Amino acid sequence: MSFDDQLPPKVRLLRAAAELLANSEGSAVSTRQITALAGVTAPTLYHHFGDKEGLFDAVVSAGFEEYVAGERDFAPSGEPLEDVRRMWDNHVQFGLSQPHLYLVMFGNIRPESRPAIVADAEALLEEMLNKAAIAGQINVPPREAARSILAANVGVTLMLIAEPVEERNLELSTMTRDSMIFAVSTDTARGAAQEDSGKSSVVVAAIALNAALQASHSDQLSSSELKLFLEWLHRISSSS
Amino acid sequence: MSFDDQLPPKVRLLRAAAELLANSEGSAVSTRQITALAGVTAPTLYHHFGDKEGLFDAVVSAGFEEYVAGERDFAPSGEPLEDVRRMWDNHVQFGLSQPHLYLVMFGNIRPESRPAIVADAEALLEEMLNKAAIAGQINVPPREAARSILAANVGVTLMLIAEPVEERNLELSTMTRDSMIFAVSTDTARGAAQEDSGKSSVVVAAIALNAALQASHSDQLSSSELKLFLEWLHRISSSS
DNA sequence: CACTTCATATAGCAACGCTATAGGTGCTAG
DNA sequence: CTAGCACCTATAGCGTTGCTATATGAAGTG
Repeated sequence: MSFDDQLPPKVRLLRAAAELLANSEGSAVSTRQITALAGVTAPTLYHHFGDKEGLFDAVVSAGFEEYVAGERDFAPSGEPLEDVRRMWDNHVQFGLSQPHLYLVMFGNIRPESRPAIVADAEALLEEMLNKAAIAGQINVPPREAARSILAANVGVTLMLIAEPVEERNLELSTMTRDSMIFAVSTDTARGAAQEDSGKSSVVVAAIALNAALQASHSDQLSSSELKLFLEWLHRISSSS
Repeated sequence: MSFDDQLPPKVRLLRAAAELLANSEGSAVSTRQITALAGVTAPTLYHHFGDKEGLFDAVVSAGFEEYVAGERDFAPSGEPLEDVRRMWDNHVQFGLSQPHLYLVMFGNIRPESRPAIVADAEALLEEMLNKAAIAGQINVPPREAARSILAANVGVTLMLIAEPVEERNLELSTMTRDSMIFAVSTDTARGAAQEDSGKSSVVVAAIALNAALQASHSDQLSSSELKLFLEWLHRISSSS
């Protein structure tokens, strides 16, 4: 079950750590597991990497290359904010596909000690947002926007990782993503501001919904469903 | 340096753990430190709390009371979204004032294991957003909005905790906060990125009606009718 | 009193991250 | 060729971690 003995121990350690981080489900990854899989003993690890975190940092560097490659590889679409959207999605995807590695990179939080990779990810985002800024598409300095978006991005990814796989709903990601991007963008084209928002009630809302439904012929319900729905709506809205 | 011997060991353990979590800088908190400070031995801890995490959960419950008290204590301003803003700030403040406790509550992330408190915090937020929905002030279902906002809130707080104290810039928080709230709210000239204005008003109205119905337990429909009605409403409001 | 139940202590296990020390290996200098 | 010198790795074990099998005490109940 050990690794190719041809390779130098340093490489074997890196690969073993990466594999264990990628595959271990739930429980933590110990140095003993790593050294056993790499076919070396403890001092070898500490000789090359100083300590456990040093090894993980090295693994992360490799993983980060992959991450960055993902972030950079798609050709710029000419629409910087669209690229930011894709960077967000790539970030989430990376976190969900390699949760343990992601947790080492972004989830290992202690007071006043910032994972090195955060700064890099921030820089990548900022770079892209800078293009958006040049194009006059954002209304916030790129650096602040990058920090803000990254914080939300990490928060969403961590929350998704913490959820049971079958419950993971990527809509949380897309919704938060679009909220953040929308908020920093200067694109003011937005329809349908609600005028009477002040004192809405069941009745007002029902009336509004009723009118809107009849106007737009929503296709979310079948015609018979819609008929019954509208009847109930009428009962509610005419009740008080 | 031990605790008041009058108190029952269970309480002494809780206080010791809370104190160590609050004061320990950087390093982790061990069961031996806790039991030593509480003046008991290991089995006592495991008898009362099952395991270390059980003890921490209990501490967190107490800390959560404090957190919730902070979240609830300010009188409703009549402006739900303003209250959401204050809940956000209170959340960040709590995290920065008790970083270790916060990290146990929100930062202890492992795949597929969600800290219990997240659901509670989500419910608190959702409750407030429900009021906003009734007032027709948001264009997203309250539950989804709550999850999204909470994810961003946690992400921001974690990022601030990870930063050196002197670099912590609360503007990251306020900016992200306002971005998120702005994006889900309807009351601005800019509003959400809905393409079709007609459909958008359907959505807003449906969300408002849905929230209002659940709040007021309308008796205009029988329970079975209401159930079906709400299901249809959900179908409409969750379609974008 | 006998008996059960709860709560705490003694002692120790297995696993953890890590290291002092020593031995082996391959290189270069004399 | 050999001596010396880095460099690398293994043996063995330290101190600490979370946790527990077992035993003992206290407190209530018949």
